[in-house]
Amino acid sequence: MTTDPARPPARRGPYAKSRRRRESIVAAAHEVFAARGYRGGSLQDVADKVGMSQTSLLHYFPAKSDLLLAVLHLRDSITADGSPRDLSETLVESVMRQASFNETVPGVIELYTVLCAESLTDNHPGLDYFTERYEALRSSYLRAFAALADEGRLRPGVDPERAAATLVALWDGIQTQWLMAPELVDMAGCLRDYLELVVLPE
Amino acid sequence: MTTDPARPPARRGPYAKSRRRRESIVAAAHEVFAARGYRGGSLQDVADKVGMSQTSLLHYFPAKSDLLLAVLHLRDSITADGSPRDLSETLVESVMRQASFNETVPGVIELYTVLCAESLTDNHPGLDYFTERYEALRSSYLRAFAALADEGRLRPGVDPERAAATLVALWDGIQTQWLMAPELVDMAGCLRDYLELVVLPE
DNA sequence: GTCTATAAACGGATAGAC
DNA sequence: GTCTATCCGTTTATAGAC
Repeated sequence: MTTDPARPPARRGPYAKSRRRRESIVAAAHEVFAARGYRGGSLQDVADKVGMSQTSLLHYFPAKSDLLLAVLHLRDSITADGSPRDLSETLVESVMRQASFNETVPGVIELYTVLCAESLTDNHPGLDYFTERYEALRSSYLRAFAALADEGRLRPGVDPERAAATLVALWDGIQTQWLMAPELVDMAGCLRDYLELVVLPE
Repeated sequence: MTTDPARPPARRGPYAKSRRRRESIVAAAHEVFAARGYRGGSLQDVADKVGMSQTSLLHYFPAKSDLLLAVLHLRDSITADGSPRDLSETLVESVMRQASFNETVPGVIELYTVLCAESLTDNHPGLDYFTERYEALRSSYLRAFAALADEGRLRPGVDPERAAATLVALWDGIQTQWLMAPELVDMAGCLRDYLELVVLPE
């Protein structure tokens, strides 16, 4: 493969090495923000972990808030939000699979729990992300519960909208308790119990 | 009432004025920590709000962490934790009353949600408080559900221990959603729905 | 792209005058 | 009890050499 000598080289995207560098920075920031939060974690902490200077880090992410957003969007691609793997997977199966998976990935639950609440504080760069995420989650589960209701498989009296908010709330809340006392709290069990209470067997 | 002139005046406790000063500091810190978190809120913020210098503030609370603990324990005395007002009040009534009350007190829900998650980060002075609080809440609701089970008023198949953790989790989680979108989330409705699903009518 | 140097601001906490 | 002055560490971010 040769380069046309008559014109200057076409603008190239970032080199592979640079992309890997960015990824390692985001991974380090994921660890730091999960352990100390956004305000409590410093760029120096991230730089130390990835083995570069704090100023070099700012070459990749011009501001600390850019790094936060990169971490949050990386999290999305890791967890894929519990959306059904295929059309045959039921709501219960998909929730249980996602919950069990998250438990195995170090730091994801910490990151989510810590940053979500922190985003409620003044001028936090993560607020929009979490607000939109909640709306998306609620509407996704609303659709799932509404579909079950159509099949007559939602327990009578259960409101699909409130059930969606409840499922999301329960999931978040049980993660917090699990982080404080992993041996005392059965995350998957609580989620399954609730879903089996609300969704009637086929 | 006279003072014995033969001995020096007995050591007196803090003056009433000093006690009120402490209370106003704690109230200001409550606002600051609710709005910015513990790490994000500074002693200067609190001092400004109460109208004194940052160093004078440290005369009352030798360290920032002491101020945090004072705020957390003040919160307990405000909310009284949803424990039954009297023996005739049912679990459902007590939860609903507490949830509705919290909604009316500015900042309590913010404070709790923000500090609870933040306490999961490294070396946070609030972790013990929240860990103990969760254990107390779970065991309190466990007793309530167990008592209902004895009366045959717990839905068959419901495990009292998991139901206790679930109630606490749901409550926390729905507060987070409510803080992000108060008009979209019905806190009291979700709590009532869950309890009516689990507790059979008398 | 990576670094050193440094700016510019802010943090909690201490010493000591009044 | 309240203050000013100050210590000393840390923060994000910029400038510019290499």
